[in-house]
Amino acid sequence: MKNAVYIDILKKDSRTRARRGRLHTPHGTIETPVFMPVGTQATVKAMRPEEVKDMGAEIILSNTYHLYLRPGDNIVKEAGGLHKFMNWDRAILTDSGGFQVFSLGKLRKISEEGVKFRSYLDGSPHMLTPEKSIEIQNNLGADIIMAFDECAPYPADRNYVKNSLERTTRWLKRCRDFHKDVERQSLFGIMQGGMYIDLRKQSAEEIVDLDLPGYAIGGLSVGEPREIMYEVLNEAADFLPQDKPRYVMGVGTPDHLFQGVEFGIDMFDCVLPTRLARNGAAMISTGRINIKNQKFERDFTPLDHECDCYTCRNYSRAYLRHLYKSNEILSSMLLSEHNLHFLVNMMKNIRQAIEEDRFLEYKREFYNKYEDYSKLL
RNA sequence: GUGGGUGUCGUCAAGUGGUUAAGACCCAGGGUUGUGGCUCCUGUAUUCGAGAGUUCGAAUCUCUCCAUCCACC
Repeated sequence: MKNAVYIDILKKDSRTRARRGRLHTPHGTIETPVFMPVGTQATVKAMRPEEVKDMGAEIILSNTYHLYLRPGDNIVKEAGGLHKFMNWDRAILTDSGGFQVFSLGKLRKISEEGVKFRSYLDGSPHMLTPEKSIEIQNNLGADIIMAFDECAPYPADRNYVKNSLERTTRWLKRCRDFHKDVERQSLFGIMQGGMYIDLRKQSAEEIVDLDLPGYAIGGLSVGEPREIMYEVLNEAADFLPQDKPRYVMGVGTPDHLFQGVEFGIDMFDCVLPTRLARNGAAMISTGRINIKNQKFERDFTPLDHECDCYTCRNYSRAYLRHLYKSNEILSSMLLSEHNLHFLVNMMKNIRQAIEEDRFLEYKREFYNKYEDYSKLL
């Protein structure tokens, strides 16, 4: 029996744990390390699939929780699966709904069985269990499906985190037992353990034991200081197997991506680039800028001089500011395209740097230009 | 020219004698990390068309002027 998804490691950096690989899925090969754009509701907001494809994205993320509530996973299945429904023929990863359990806070109740919650759409009561999450994800048909986990908040006391992680392991076993067609979709396990290194180790040992096709590190970037996140990520990455893809969930600032790659992470996803775009912020090679600022009123130069994306090739900062201030839809489209391109391209450069064994040089080069992070060196 | 109305932040406006003049929009700045986000937070009138007066105290009352709107000549 062959797993739907597996990774080939092509090259390892000689001075760090950074690795360059190739992730094989039923919907194509993905060059790693990779940044995955997020398309929660079966669409990368403000983007047409062709545009996402053209900028070089090979895999996107979508969401169990949202698609279950609307339009309903049965409808997606009837449409012929998520790929066909949304006109995206490359790889897809679906999140399990575990994170929504965490982020929807007040509307939920967690038990051993699963999570009771109320729909954010109409208040109707629902129950998400490991089995239900997998059933939904089977209907959606993504290449990679995620375990139904519990993401502990920050800060959280040790006892809570330990109980939570152990329950996540028990839930993972139920996910694995329920998921049958492993040649069509691969189930990834998720490590928890909060900011406690020994609990991270415990969680890793428990889930690695199940020999799944891939593993994620969850529960990071939930409000903890940057240094703590780095420290936990640094240690946690080493607890995962070398020959399986490693995925850090929900991380998306350039420094986090560099740091993750350096620690041996292969996959990342984040809403940040598209959300920032819709709110008028752009990620560019010199740092982050707010296109709504008055100083761009008469700035007729492109967003980023070093960028060759569609937006930067054709439009000025002044025009983008005008679109944002005028509340025009094109503002979200153009800025989303740029921000996504920025991260996807950055990962492409990282991959090339690893191949040429100059990852650290590229990192330094990038940080030196990026004003927010250059001071970290 | 006559009669009447109106003049409070860039705009639309609350407020009709009592301490530091609502709110909305606009504007300015900031936030955003497995998306409940075309969103959220913060800031911006020592001043109420101008001047004088009444009063312990006025955006609120009186007078003059100015501006503007509506009727009628």
